[in-house]
Amino acid sequence: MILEKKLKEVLMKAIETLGWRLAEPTFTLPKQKEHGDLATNIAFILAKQVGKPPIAVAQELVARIQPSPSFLKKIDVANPGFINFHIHPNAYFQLLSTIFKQGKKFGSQQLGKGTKVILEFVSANPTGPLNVVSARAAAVGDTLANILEKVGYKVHREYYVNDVGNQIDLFAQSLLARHLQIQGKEAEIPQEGYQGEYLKEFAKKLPKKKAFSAQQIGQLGVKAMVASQKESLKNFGVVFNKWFLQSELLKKKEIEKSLSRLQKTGHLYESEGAIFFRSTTFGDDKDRVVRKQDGEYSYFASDIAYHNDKFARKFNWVIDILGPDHHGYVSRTKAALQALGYDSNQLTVLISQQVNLLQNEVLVKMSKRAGKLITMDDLMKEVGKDVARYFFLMRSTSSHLDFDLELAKKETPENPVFYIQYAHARIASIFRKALQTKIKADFKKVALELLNLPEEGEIAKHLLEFPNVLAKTAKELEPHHLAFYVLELAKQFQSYYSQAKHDPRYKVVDLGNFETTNAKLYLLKNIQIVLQNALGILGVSAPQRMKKEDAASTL
RNA sequence: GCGCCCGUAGCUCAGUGGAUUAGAGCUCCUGACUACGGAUCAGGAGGUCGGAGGUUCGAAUCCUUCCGGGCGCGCCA
Repeated sequence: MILEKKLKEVLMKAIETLGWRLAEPTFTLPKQKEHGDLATNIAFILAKQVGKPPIAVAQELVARIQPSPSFLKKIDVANPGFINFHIHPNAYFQLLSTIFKQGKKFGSQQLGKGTKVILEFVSANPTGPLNVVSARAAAVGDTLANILEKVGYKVHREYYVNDVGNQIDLFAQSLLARHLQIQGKEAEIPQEGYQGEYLKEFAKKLPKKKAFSAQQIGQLGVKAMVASQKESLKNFGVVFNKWFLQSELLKKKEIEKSLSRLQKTGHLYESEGAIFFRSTTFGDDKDRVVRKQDGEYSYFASDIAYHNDKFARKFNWVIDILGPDHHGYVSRTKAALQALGYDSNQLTVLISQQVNLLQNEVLVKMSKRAGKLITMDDLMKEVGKDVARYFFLMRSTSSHLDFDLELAKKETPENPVFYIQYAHARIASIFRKALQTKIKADFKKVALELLNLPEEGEIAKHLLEFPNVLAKTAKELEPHHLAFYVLELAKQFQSYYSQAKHDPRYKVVDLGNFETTNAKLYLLKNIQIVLQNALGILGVSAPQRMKKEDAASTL
């Protein structure tokens, strides 16, 4: 925030005046009100250098802060050495104009400086519908992409389609078996094949008489699965820039090219009829096969080629979001990149952890083999896009997630999505009310001094934190910070608003007092802007009114 | 056995660039509101931050080790 920046300058100047070695102060938002609005631990950092206890350092520093910036109400030094700054609420209210003026753009930053990022996520096999783990990865990946774009990166969203290999062969054979069965012929799904109902459904749609080869029918199947995954993701608000086919790498001989580069630099060797990549050179547990005994390339070989391709496309930063079962690939992929001469630090791998669906506090068991699995489409039908996305985003990505289906369906404040959306709808409702009462808000001139309730200052302060939250979320690649932030904002508003019931000063629309009404509406407008921006990034809608069954009939 | 994730209130989880009295929601208890600007708000109870060592003036946060839970360890993808 801008106030932090100014405080930092003031402090650095004070440090300089005292002849101390420069250190950059950082600020925290104190939990306790008595500790002011911003606090710094700079005195602790300087203590060693100066050779005095932190409390003394703090006192000396504070004495040198002059002239004290006008937005400061008070500076305290607290044991054992904190400097607590109390900021004049009016400073916050004045800064609201940045939110109002920037509108949808509020929160945008240039941290990324236009760096090209490729974000690969979901990348599930095209052998069936997407499950809830993919859904989580989709929510996380898409939101991270939104955030990175917001803070100044140029983001490319990509889905890698494993459309060749063993699994695809099994898939093809399974589909062919279903096709034959439908025509009353003897056919069995292979041992490790795909048993799911969806293959039956798809097989029914195929021309009956036709005699397909496994390869032909497999291609049709893959095409259909990709199309259906694309559709599911679109309904979830996720659209990719590119669906990258593994088969393309084969066609273009990309695997051969990558491997021959590794060959030339001596990173490959042959053993027992297979070709290995010596990944242990770069810290992997064991060397990995790139060409199998049967002469086929391993999955890993194409993954090397794929990552090589990403770097060749001049992305400065490559982010992969993998499922929990793929974490073993991190070290070998990084090893391969190093062997190819790239900086493996330009690859960031995030693991999107598993999802436990809970129904009545009982884990919903899923078994792929028995064909009993809950798909992403099922989940969306059950709880809706908004709730699903938010629930996936409210936990840190690396943590296992308990998804409470009961809670997800509730339309009560216990459900955070409902609560947040209701805050937004409530503000919209207040504006409708204001219009009805013929109050015409004028935000060109707002009497900020009429915003004088403590909660109003707190809200303004929190609104102005939004860019910081985005920056933190982008830096840590952890969307849950944003999910928590927006929930907190909704809480603040709901609490503030409710006080009107027993305290008339909290009433927003007051016919007898246009100036106050106008100022409060202005604050509300800014809350609404931030709610919309935050929800937009999360991929959750910000409704103008909450729909309820009995209200629907009036339309 | 090795690797990754996790262990914070009864439950689900924030907080882990060390720092002022460890936070929130749910549950439980108490109290306000009788409202279409609706489908709430306020307060209270509740924690040896898995255990033990260590670094530090100061550790939920960093290091070591142990315990517990989940997942993964194919020439499948």
